[in-house]
Amino acid sequence: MGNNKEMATVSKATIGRLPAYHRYLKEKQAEGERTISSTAIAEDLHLNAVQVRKDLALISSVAGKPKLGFDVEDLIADIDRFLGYDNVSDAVLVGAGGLGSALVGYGGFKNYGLNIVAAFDSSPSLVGTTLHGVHVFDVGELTRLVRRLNVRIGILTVPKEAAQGAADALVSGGVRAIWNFAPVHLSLPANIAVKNEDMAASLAILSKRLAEILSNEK
Amino acid sequence: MGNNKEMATVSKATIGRLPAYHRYLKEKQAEGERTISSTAIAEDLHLNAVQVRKDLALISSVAGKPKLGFDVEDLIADIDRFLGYDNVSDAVLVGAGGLGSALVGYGGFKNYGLNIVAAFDSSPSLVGTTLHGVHVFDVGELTRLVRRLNVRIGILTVPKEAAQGAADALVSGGVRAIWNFAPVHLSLPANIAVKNEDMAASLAILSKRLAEILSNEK
DNA sequence: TAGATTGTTAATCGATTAACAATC
DNA sequence: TAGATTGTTAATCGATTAACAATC
Repeated sequence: MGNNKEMATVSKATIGRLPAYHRYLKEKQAEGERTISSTAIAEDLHLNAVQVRKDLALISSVAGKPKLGFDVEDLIADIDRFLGYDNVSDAVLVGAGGLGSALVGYGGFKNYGLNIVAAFDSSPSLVGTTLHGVHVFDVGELTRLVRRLNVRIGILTVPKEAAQGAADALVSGGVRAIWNFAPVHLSLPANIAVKNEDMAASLAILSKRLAEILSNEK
Repeated sequence: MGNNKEMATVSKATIGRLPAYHRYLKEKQAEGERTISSTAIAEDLHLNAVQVRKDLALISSVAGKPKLGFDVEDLIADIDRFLGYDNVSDAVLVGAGGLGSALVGYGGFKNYGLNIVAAFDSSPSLVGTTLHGVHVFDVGELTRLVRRLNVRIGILTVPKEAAQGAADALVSGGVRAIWNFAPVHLSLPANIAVKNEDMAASLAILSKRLAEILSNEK
């Protein structure tokens, strides 16, 4: 039902920029701005103004006005709707160690449409405890509980040796999207969405850029 | 001195894939494999074989052999050298909260050429403590200590309100690369390398892909 | 009105993939 | 030798940027 063509037509690159626009617009709104130009957004976010206009046109229902720019409130509402920020989904987290605990503790994910309803771990010292209000279950119960809770999103923060097994357990329980923080390539069915948070890749890009900058100075 | 043309010519996309090749090759090496074909790598990592060959050609000193493939050990050494994994750099971390503590605790960064030598926080309850062997200093000492330690890389895991100030303090101390986990756009001089770890962007991409998959099933 | 800003078409840029001869 | 695999050139694909008429 309705407009789901948008999902196919909006590129990953554009989707990735939308949260930054959203944060920026919220900030401007808090400062009392009612309208904003693509030129201003582009300048502040170090983007190209045409790119900003194209991105916004893809997800927005209202057009910008020459000379005035875009209505801040409308844009925020459009991004909220497009990214599902107004429609929170449940998720479970597997691996209640340092990173997992930090993600649960962050809490801000609710603003991004994600609600962590349960955590899992294999360590007896963690099972049964509560992490920032989220109960930690034994990983043996993962598949069963995920199925019962009807959860579609799993966050993987386990050591790499445990990642594939945990991913399989999530999928068995009916999870269809996995946010993977473990440094491993997961083998999963094609109809499962996977997003790898590859810290090593980020670090590699950063350190090569640093090396380039330093070498240009000599 | 030497071959620094490589830095400019290897694309960010390629650099981002290198850590995955590295992990994969280490795994194969542990399994006793001496050689590997681009076809095999591509299949296992869900990439295109030509892309794999092009990536490897950019950073490798030794050619692959028709019928045999590439020498695993040589490739690992080449990636080690190219990404600086054999040449650890010091870094400081600002923000010793949940995420910061998790990153320090991970410890695995040393394998990726990064050594966290000090942490900073503004909370009196954290200052003076030790985080997985790393001392937590008062953020007021940040600039001075960074300068004294001659550190070039800073990791930002502070709340977003504190991010710009902390980034400025890092730069004042001589830091030239910032790995930013705070959900804000930092305004910094052009000759500072910044890598934003935008969790909201990743989550947006994942959840749109999930929505797409689910809508295709109906 | 004049000019800042929009939306769109065309040009450019960069990265991925296909095709294929060379070769171990 | 035959065939799997390489390295490279050409084609394609997708995303970014430039140019510019429309308009508030």
